[in-house]
This record gives sequence, structure tokens and C-alpha cells, in this order.
Amino acid sequence: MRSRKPTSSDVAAAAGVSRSAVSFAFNNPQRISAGTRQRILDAAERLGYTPNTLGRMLQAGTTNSIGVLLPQRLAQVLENPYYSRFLMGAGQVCDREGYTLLLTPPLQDSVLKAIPYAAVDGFIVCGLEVDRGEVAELDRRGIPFVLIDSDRHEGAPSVEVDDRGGAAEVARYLLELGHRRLAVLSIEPGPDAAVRGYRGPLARRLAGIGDALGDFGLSLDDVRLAEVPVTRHDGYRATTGLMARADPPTAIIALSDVLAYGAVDALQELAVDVPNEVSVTGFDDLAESAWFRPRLTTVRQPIVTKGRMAADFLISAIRGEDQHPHQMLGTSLIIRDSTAKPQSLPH
Amino acid sequence: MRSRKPTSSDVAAAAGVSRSAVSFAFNNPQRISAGTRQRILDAAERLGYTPNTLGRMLQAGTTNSIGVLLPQRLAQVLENPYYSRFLMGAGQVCDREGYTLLLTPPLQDSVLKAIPYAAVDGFIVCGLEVDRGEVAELDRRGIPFVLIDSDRHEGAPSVEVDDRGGAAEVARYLLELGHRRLAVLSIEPGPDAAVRGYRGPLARRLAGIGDALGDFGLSLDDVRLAEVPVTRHDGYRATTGLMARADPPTAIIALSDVLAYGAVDALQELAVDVPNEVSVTGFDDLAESAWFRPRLTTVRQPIVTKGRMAADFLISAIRGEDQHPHQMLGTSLIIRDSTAKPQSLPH
DNA sequence: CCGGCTATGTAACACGTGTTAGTTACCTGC
DNA sequence: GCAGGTAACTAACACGTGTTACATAGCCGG
Repeated sequence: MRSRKPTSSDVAAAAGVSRSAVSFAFNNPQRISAGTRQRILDAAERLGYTPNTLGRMLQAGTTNSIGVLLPQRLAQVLENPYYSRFLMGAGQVCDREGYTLLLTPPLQDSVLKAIPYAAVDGFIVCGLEVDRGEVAELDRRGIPFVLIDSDRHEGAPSVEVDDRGGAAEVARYLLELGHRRLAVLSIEPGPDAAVRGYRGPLARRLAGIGDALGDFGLSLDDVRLAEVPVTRHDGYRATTGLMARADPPTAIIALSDVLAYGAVDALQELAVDVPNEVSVTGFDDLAESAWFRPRLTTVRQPIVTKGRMAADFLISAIRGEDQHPHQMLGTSLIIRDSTAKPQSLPH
Repeated sequence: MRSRKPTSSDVAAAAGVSRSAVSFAFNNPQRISAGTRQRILDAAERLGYTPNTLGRMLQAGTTNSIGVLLPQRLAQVLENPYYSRFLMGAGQVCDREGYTLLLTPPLQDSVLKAIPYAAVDGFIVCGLEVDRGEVAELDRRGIPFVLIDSDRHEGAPSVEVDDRGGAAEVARYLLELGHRRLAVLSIEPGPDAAVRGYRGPLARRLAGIGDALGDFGLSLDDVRLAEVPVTRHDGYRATTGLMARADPPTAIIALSDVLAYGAVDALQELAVDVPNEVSVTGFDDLAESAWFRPRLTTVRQPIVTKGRMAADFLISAIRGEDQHPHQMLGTSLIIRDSTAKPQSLPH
């Protein structure tokens, strides 16, 4: 039972050389004679020496790791296929460039507190408003970062999606079908967001829905809005609530596919036919949405590409190429079987 | 443009105190007078000082991070819903205990090379044979680790699944239905596994199938075996190959749900009816398998529980509770719509 | 036989932190 | 007026590494 892990000093003592020689033996072979090198390696093997990872990182000033700063707990993030796809895109770049990927959830429900505990060369920041403390903290630290699902921020690259256009397109599609009583299942802002108004992708999606409503003489005040955590079960519960009201909607616009699944769950339990009695749309176009029954009408966004570009931008920033690109990715409306004309028009 | 991130020495100089005082001001407030403490905090704020993460970790000897040592590249791992579920289970524990999760894929196609670059307090080792170099290397380093989808190894905790029993159950089910020409879609061993024989879960699953075959007077020599990487597309390709042979199977046992999806893809393209012409079974029972058409008959294993227990065991080991539990989790056969009696019996 | 070069090894510095032991200065009690 | 205690702060050590600047010895050519 060895009490302490052997260090390079121990190896040096055992081989009768200086600590520098040990370092050279491992990292700079031609800097030392073959004989002593072998003697050092033998001693290292005998003692079971392995260079300490943290010590090396501290000296090198690099960790070969990129962090993903997450707005929710790991259990919630990894339950959501959206993040799996996103991480897969980022992972492709990590594979190519030899980086590891550190998932950094909030610490004690605080994203801010989690930052100092992540040994990384840079962060991909997911779904945080730019005027929150985290962005200022990262600026202060002088550590490179990239913003995702947020707002444009000078001083850091970002990758965004045309949320406004995509949401407008799906809302306009429903309105053209004849729907007038719409409900929106939105995503609850983070735990410490307090009363501050909407920002980022959700604000843009709601604005897009507002654009479409305006074309038909309506406004956002005419739709019911429910804000819930982004899980299937919460989509189910919110929809149950919506349908219990006096004038239930004829179409439900979910701002996430996961929420749309839950909405369909609730409607099926209430024996409400989808799409003939109520239409449901999603946002993301996860792979599951094509398998889902009814096949889900939704707004496709290029999630994997988003992850890939975020990681690419971050690694460029880490390498000191000091441009701050802002990429905007397009969306497309995927029409499937969960939407139809409203039944109640004749009434 | 600050050339260098300020260090605690800079703050000490700016506040006219020693470096120790700076450390106390942050970590041990009552150890210093309120006046100088405030002066130090002011100086720190003015300079934009933040304690260096690596420096602190090196001194503390802990990273508050657990690593997941992966046998494949990140892009492949994150494409596979099996790992998403597993990571979710591990993530639940990380959330509770305040750990971050470092995904560590092979470096230059070598799992061994990746180990020294992970700054973690311990590893969850996924799907590696115990007699490979990685386990010896981790032993040498004296870093705690837990084995998953592997074999029992004294000196480290492990979480296993009753692969043999589960595979025997599904094979016996098919044989009882009357199937005799079986094919097995197995998972290709890692890139550097060389010629060494099967080990770990795959060996156990094949052994289980052998058990069932033995009950019917057959053996593993009587089934066709295809080994492919665990992606849907590879399942598709292998099945296309199997069906092109002279006497195609009437039932395909895939050792992973993902491979089963690919098998069904291929059969549908060949206009072969599932399950009436060919039965297909999977292994895992991913959520997708209940949505898949035809709904997939498969062996359920408790993936989330596996991840949770692995992380629990690891954290216990990190805290120095030196027991080495070996947990075995049960499986259950889920019979759905992708299996039926063979059609060709009358012939 | 001596100046200059190369091969080999070492001392010292740098990376940045937390903590223990030790030094002042001050106040209290007798 | 002095022993004894305490509050406030600092010097030094520890964590473990890589690398630069310097010292020593040996070789070669002139």
C-alpha cells in the first residue's frame, strides 16, 4: 500500500540524477544520453511513476479540454435529445482536434458558481442571456467563449438560428390553414432569471409568431402562453391545463419538439384527435419527430451543424485568431401529420 | 489589452500586502481584519483578478470532476442513444454531488493515450476488456475507477448486466417460436483489439445464445455471425449482406437496438416483411424501440440505473471507502411486434 | 598545449494556488 | 513595569511539472 503517488523527484532520487533529467528523459530524449535515459525510465517503471496531469497542465497553460456551460442540471440536459445532437456536433470537432469535452452544469443551482471549477481552455455557453453575470465573469477571466442560443454579443463569437423566421413560418402556416385560437408552449426561463423580460431565442420565436399574427390582424395578446420546463411531462401537464379552459385552442405551437410530444400525450389521453380536432407543431425536428405518431409537423434547425460551428469558432478563439464571427443558420418548415385545418370552422 | 491575467501576487502588490493575505481575504475572512480585507477585495476587483482554476486544483489535490473513458470517438458515442441514457444516469449523481463530467474519447485512436490528458478525480471505464493496458495504467496511477460493460476485476468496483441470461432468454424465445436459421448481428471489438477472443458483455451474450441453442440440439456454429460497428447504417449493410446469401435467416438477433433498426431498414428495402418473413430482435430497449415500426422486441437492460450506480461507486471510491462492490443488474424480455413464428415451416 | 565547440547534466525559475509556522505589535492583568 | 496572551500579518513550504540559463567535462583542430 503506497502512501503517496511517486513524483518526478522520487524518480530522480532513485536514479541518482536531478529532476530536470527525469523530465528530459520523458519529453526530450535527445537532450540526454541514452544510458542515463534508460536508467531513469527503469526507475520510473519500478516506482510506478506517471507524470501528474494537473502539474503538467499548470505549467503548459493548456488543458486540451473545452467546457460546455449548461443552463440546466445534467439529468435534464441529457434527457433532451436536442442537447445530445448538439454535443454530437461539438464532439466531431473535438475528435478531430484532440480535445476532451467537459460538461459543466450549474453548481448549487448557480451557473456562475460552476465556472471556477472547470479546468478548460474555453467555454461553449448554452442558452444564457448576454446581460447575465456569467458573460461578464467570462470576460473578466479573459477565457475564450462562444455563445449559443443567446443574443449577439460583441467580444465573443456566436452561433444563432433564424428563430424569428422559423417561428413566423410555422405560425403563418397554421393561420393560413384557418386556425385562430392558438396556444404557445414556451420554455421557462432559468431558475434565477427573475422578472427580467424575454431574451434570446425564445424572444425571437415569440416575435416571429407575433409577426405572423400581425399579418392576420391579430397580436400576441390573442394567444394563450404557457411557460414550462422543457420536458415531455411538463408539456403534458401544461396542455392538460390549456384544454381544461373555457375556449380551448385549435392549434398548439410548442417551442420545442419535446414539449410537443407531451402535448400529444395529453390530447390522446383526453381523446382529442390530432390533427383533426387540435393541431400540434414543434420546434427542432429531432429524429424522434419523424417516428412519432402522428408524425410531427415542426421547424427544423441544423443542430449538429450548430454544435460543430460552435466548437470550431471556440478552437479558433483559443488559438488566438481574434476574429469574432457571428453565424446565423437557417430553418425550414417540415410539414407532416400533426397539423390539419380546424374542424370547428362551420360552427 | 491586458497582456497577462493578474495573479494573486499582483493583487498583493497593488494592495500593499503579502500574497497570503490575499488568499485569506478570499477563503478565510475571519483570519484577517475587515479593513485590509476590503482593501484587498477592492484591488482584486480593480485588476479583474480571479483565482486560477488549475493552481487551486493542484494545491487542493481534487478536481471535482469525474471522467468517462470512452471506447469510441465522441461523434459515435453521442450518436448512440444508449450512451445518452447512461450518461444521464451518471449525470443525476453528478448533479447531486456537485461534480462535472469529462467525456474522454480516444486520443489518436488510442484510449491509453487519452488518460494522462484528463484532469479528473476518477474514471468510469466503458466497455474495455480488463486485460487491456488501460486498466493496468489506471491501477499504476492509483486513480479510482469503475468498470462498466466489462468483466469482473478485483481491485475496482464494477457494474454489470446479466447479458448471458438476457441473451439466452431472447434466443430461447425465438427457438420456441420455431426458428432454426438464426443470424446474430454482433458489435465489432475496438480498433486495437487485434485477434484476441471475445470478452465482456459480447462474450456473455453469445454464450447465452449458445446456452439456448444447446437446449435445442444446436450450437453457435449453426448461426451466422456478423460483426459491425454499432451504428444504424452498419446494421443495415450487414443485414443486406446476410440476406443475399443462399439460405437467409428467418430470425436476426441484434446485440444492440441500434443495429436492429438498421436490420429492419434493410429488410424493408428488400420488401421482406417483418415479422412475418423475418423476425428481428434487439438488445437494450431504448425509448425509440417502442416508437419504432414495427415496435421492437428486445431485451431491456436498466441503463440509467447502471449509470447511476457506476457514478455512486466511483464517488465512494474517491472518498476512500475502500470496498469494491460488484453489482449485477437483471434484464427482461420485452415482446413486441418485430417477432413472429417462421412462415416457412410447412416447406 | 591551448582555444573553442559539443555533449551532458544541474540549479534555478516559472506556472498559481492554499496553508502552516513564525514574527511582530498591541493589550490585558497583576 | 513586566509576563502572557491574542490579533494581524508575513515568510516559507507544499502541490508537481516543463524549460531556460549555466556549469562541467571531453573532444577536436591548430
